[in-house]
Amino acid sequence: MEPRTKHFRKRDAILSCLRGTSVHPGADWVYAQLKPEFPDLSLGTVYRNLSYFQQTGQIVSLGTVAGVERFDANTSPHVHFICTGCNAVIDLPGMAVPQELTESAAMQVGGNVQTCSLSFTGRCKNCK
Amino acid sequence: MEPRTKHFRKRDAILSCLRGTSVHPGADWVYAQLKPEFPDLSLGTVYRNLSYFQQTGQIVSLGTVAGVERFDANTSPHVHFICTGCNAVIDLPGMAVPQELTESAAMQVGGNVQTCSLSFTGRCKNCK
DNA sequence: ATGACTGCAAAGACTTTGCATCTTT
DNA sequence: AAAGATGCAAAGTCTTTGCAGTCAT
Repeated sequence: MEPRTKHFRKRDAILSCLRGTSVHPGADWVYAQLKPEFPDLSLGTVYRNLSYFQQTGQIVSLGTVAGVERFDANTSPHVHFICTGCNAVIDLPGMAVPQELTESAAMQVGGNVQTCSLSFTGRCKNCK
Repeated sequence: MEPRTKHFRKRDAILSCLRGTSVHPGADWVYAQLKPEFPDLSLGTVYRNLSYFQQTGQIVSLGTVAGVERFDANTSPHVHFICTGCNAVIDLPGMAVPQELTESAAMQVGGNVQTCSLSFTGRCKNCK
């Protein structure tokens, strides 16, 4: 018997769900995704665990798109494209914010720079 | 007599308020700022006008910080620093996203890239 | 027993919207 | 009269939270 597996089934499922998708979902998407497998899953649990994973650094918030907060299990810094038509959030691999910019920012601010985020918006191939 | 001045007094005040500050405020801040001068100002009017100015391209949304949407009357692309301590949004002048990155993004997406946003987060001088 | 996770529903925060009113043309 | 802007309050959306119940140690 594996107690941990049972006790954390939903928590684990939520993290797996995030890790297994590239849609950078919001809470409602995760909920809808897992509801069939866990009929008694509650939206509060999804929110609580998203918050938990964020605190433990296992996921990252990408900010809100069309009113809903979106998350990413890929915590390494990378660039996103956000479609204003369908609200899709798409990874742009191979792009990075130049190191000089980050250093320049730290210099100007005179504080601690922890993260940086670069995103483009526009209309994706389908919505164009 | 200048009818337009009177009729659009509040609208004009809201835009002036945004143009005259560097705090990149949210609706509530604008409301609090103008309430003394316009005691009958309504929060709905602030929201409606922010939305209006956004549609007409006179202001830009910077996304939400700590749950509230923040706006900027400076619509030219520039870089921001967001303090996770006091939620301040600070301009970082003299920094720009390299043109190559934007081109590269457009190429990868295969769609229209309209805007780009680069922001750093961390703790500002005071909150550090 | 104790600490941790969850469902459920209520509460909360921010934003939008409907309707009546007032202003300008 | 017609079009547009606003106050007010209700409604809406997304998120958080309190409480009781459950599970593992």
